Amino acid sequence: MKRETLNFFDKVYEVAKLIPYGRVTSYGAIANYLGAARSARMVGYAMNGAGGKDVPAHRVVNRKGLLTGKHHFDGTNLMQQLLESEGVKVVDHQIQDFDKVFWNPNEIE
DNA sequence: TCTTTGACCTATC
DNA sequence: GGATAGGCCAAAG
Repeated sequence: MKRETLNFFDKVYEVAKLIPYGRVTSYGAIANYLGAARSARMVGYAMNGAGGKDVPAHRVVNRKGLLTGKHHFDGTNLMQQLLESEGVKVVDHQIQDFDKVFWNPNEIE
């Protein structure tokens, strides 16, 4: 640990924290922003350590808008309720109007 | 140091 | 158009 590798995780955490309220993003988008478009899996993997951090992992979903990582949260519909609480419509662990609530990290400038 | 796994994505059948 | 298989990169064991 304690290497530049943490930079990757840290970047993921930063981007995840930069996600505005009522807005969601995808692992691939973050990976692409980090320059590791093919490492989208690592983005989600990084979220493994985001559990104890203030990283809103519930705002990060896969490209289909499906809450695949909800299984890693509380183990129930906690992730879904969090999104709904932010105004994001979620049905059956799937985000509705994903194209509207989708937030691209590249738009931050 | 090598191997396995992993909250994915893309291409192909 | 839907389902299956493979690949990519990085971290943990």
